[in-house]
Amino acid sequence: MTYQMKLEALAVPTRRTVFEKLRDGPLPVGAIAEGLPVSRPAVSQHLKVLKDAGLVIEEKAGVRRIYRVNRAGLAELRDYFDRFWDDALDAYRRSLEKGDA
Amino acid sequence: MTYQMKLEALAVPTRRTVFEKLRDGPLPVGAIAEGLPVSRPAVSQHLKVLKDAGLVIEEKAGVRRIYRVNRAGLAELRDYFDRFWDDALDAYRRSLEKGDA
DNA sequence: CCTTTATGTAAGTGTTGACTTACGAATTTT
DNA sequence: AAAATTCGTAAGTCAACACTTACATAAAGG
Repeated sequence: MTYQMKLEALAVPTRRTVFEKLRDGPLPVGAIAEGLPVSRPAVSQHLKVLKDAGLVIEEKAGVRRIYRVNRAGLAELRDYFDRFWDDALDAYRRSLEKGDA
Repeated sequence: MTYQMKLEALAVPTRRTVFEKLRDGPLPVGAIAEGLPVSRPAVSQHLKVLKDAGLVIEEKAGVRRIYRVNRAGLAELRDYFDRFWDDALDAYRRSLEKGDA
């Protein structure tokens, strides 16, 4: 559930594609696997990694399992890069002040 | 230079640590490698990946090579997650409207 | 019930890539 | 100019992990 796990989860091309398929709404596993160049079990394994990382939420619906984006998890990653960018900019500004003195 | 390359670059723990060491300002390779549990050549290889991904900038200074965060590259990743979050939220709102109708 | 549908899990495999040591190249220093 | 510093690159090794093909499970339907 750390941002490290989220980064590692999204680094794998197939797994990232799986995640991006959920951008516009929840989907069952079969629909996610459709059109992908890997087997359905592979998609299941990727979904498990995404779930453990806190990037998706699983919901049972009869014989189906519906997966959706976990916006709270996504926000954690977004905030990480926001803060990193701010910090890097601050450091740059400080270096300018010191350099001009 | 794509966001995919940037994600893959930051997914590796050691490489992410290398990158985060540059958050507060530029550093030469030796200073980056200091304290890390891997060899200096390993750090050089990680820096190459980060550079190819557009996340850091290399600058020659005599016998040293100074590495700094490429804020433009970082912004690309930040924007990716910003947009993804917005899209996911929009999709959720649309699903609510449709569900309530 | 038996079959079908939808999915997770086990086990095995092949490849990628993160690391090491050795070396080379370029600059600075004495 | 010889030695020392700083770093990138080559080559080889080894473990992690993204896949595959079974198989197990559970719900729905005829």
